[in-house]
Amino acid sequence: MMLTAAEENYLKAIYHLSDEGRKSVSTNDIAAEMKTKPASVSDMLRKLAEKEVINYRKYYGVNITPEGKKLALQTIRKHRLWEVFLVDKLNFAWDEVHEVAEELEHIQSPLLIQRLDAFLNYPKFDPHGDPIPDEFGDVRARPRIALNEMEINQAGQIVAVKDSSAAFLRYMDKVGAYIGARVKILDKVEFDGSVEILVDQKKSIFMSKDVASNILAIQS
Amino acid sequence: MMLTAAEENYLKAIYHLSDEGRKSVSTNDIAAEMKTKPASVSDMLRKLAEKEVINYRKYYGVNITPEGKKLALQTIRKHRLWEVFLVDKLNFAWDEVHEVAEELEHIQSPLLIQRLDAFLNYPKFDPHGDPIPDEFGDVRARPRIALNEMEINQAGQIVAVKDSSAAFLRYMDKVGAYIGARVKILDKVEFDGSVEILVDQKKSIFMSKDVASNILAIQS
DNA sequence: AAATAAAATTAGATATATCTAAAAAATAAT
DNA sequence: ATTATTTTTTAGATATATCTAATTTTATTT
Ligand SMILES: [Mn+2]
Ligand SMILES: [Mn+2]
Ligand SMILES: [Mn+2]
Ligand SMILES: [Mn+2]
Repeated sequence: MMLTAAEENYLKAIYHLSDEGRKSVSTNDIAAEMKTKPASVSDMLRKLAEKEVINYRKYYGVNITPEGKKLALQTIRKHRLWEVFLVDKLNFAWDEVHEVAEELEHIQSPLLIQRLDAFLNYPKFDPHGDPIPDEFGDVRARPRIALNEMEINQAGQIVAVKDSSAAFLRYMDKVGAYIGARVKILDKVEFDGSVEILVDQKKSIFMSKDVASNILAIQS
Repeated sequence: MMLTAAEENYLKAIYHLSDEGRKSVSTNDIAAEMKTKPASVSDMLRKLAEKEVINYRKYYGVNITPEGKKLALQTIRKHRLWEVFLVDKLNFAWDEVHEVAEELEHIQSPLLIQRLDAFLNYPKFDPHGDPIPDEFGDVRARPRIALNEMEINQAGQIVAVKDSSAAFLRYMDKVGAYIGARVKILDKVEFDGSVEILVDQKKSIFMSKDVASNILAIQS
């Protein structure tokens, strides 16, 4: 099975939306995610259904097939490996890698990815803490909790961000929150859900519920 | 100026053909180089002329403009830097890099190329001995001579191959000829132009005129 | 159950990139 | 100088990917 770059992008979007627990994914959701128009999505869904990477019932949304999931995970694997390369080897900041990886993920060469993986020493997570699927599409998910859902006095370690937008990542940099940082919940404001966090046993930072919900940690 | 991947490929082909000394480049030559049909070339020439990267007089072939040359050299720079990356960092063989570099060269990110160049330690030549243009499109050419044009008993060092096809490169590997090898012309057969070469002061190899003409050396 | 609103699809355009077959122009041969 | 050959261009198709506007279908209100 051979997909075009556009098809890979759509399939990845459908995979990500499916992964959020929805039973089926709507045309409008895909259009929003892809920043295209619903009419374009309808056209693409017909093509993806023909290639049997999604199940598509007109007017009722789509589900990704096992074959489609495998292909989506292959693209995601490439995307995340390239992100690791850009950060670890080319000294990109973690808020500068997404757009470039969005292009690099479409390069067609199994050998390239196999060698890149080895060169990077088989990384398990990308710079945003997202897991890198193995070559068979297997992802080992860690149990993660958003900071706003942790209890007061509970400690943990930041392992990922839910929002990988440059704006959010730069905010993280600004307040000194980073993947790997040890955190402890100092206070939770009941009124608006904002939280106060102790980072690395020395720095205290306030953040809104919205921000806290986009920072994921493992509890310790 | 923003070119599509296809436009970049055509422009590169036109640059390479121009570089062989022709005053102007013909539609058929471009079609042969690009492995497309002359009809497709005509279409593309109109577009490239509109973008002012070539001068095009219908039925009389094309010349690349200074702006076009600059853009072609930028693509060539990217192609060759990626080839160095693949060989030096990912342990690709020199006959395995061309196809992948042909895709990678179209990734649009000035920062990526700047960082890649630094990461590779500002290489001046690609794995086939071809010079890597600097970011302004300047290429410093070395005087090179094909092995079949050297005199008997003359010594030199292989610095590049004219033919970078996988088949030719594998032949080079097979007979033990490589970029950097010290060579001396032992004999030249007048009848068919074939030559006998001493490699690294120990190994003698015979090669046809055709092969010898595709191996470039600097004389010492 | 009708009417209204929202969501999704289709119809018809535009843009890119390619092809085959036919026509036109330039070049070579008689 | 015609004629023949080669080269190049144009005309008309096909395929991908996107859009706007119109239509159809589903979902929500009254
Ligand atoms: Mn992409
Ligand atoms: Mn990421
Ligand atoms: Mn290319
Ligand atoms: Mn090369």
